Amino acid sequence: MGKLPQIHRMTKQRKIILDVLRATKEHPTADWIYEQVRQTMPRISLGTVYRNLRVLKEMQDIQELNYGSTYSLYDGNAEPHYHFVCKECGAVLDIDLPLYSSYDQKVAELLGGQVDFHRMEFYGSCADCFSGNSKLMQI
Amino acid sequence: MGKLPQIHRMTKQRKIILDVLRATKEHPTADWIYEQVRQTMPRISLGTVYRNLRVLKEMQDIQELNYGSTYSLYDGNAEPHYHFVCKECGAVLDIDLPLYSSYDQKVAELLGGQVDFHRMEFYGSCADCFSGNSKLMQI
DNA sequence: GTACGTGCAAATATTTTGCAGCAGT
DNA sequence: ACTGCTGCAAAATATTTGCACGTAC
Repeated sequence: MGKLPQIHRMTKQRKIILDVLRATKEHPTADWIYEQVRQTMPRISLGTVYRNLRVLKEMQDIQELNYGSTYSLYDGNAEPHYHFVCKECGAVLDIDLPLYSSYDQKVAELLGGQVDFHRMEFYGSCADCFSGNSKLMQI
Repeated sequence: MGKLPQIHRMTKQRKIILDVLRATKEHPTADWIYEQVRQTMPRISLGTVYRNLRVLKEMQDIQELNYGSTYSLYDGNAEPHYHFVCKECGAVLDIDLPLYSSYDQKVAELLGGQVDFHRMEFYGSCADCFSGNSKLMQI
């Protein structure tokens, strides 16, 4: 007998976590999400947040961004898109430019394997930091 | 008075760590490097390995790859190049294809900031795993 | 000689997990 | 009712750091 595919239940916790993540354009940490969810569900645990973020990622409802810092950031937009990381203030911004999809096929041929998708991150200084307008400098 | 730029000493430890990393085409973890260095310098500490990897990265002698897993991998090749991550066996492979450098300028214009460099990672199945030749399946 | 670097060990930071009871389907 | 899911707390994982001594320059 083949193993049945895992059935995911839409629990209250899972729904609120997804709603919180969908409601922001930022790319928050697990802990920030935890604090947000706690405002409507004070007894939720951080472990539950992490477990749900993993499930939501597996279901391809969200993305996990694990570069640019020592911890993961989460992105409520599951559609493939690029990101920019500011080396000065650490902000992670969405880049709304067309994907460079033709590279996937080239890489697959080069390797003799299969390419499912790719990610691209740009590093530099965001507009505020570049112009000396950063929040830190206004203190 | 302006602060003098930090002077980095080339200690025995730093040199061996760099040599170990330069000698492999793999992308090892800090712990793997630690074990390698211990073979010639048994009393080195893991903290020293981490400190030196950070300095070498700042000096742009090596790269830190902090995506695709919960820990960092280190790359002795400091030249910009793309990587492929196998979702099945976890291997990280270099991709020898030209960089898509023209995007940096586009992103800078879009943001009104400055772009220093970008990274690109492809995800999929490597040749061995794709053809069912993976080491795991041979057990 | 100076101050950066090291070994050691403890601390930190982030994420995962065992378990007993709860709840979605 | 059947399993997946939760809260809690402890554990696991990866990396950083304080300190006294060592060493490259």
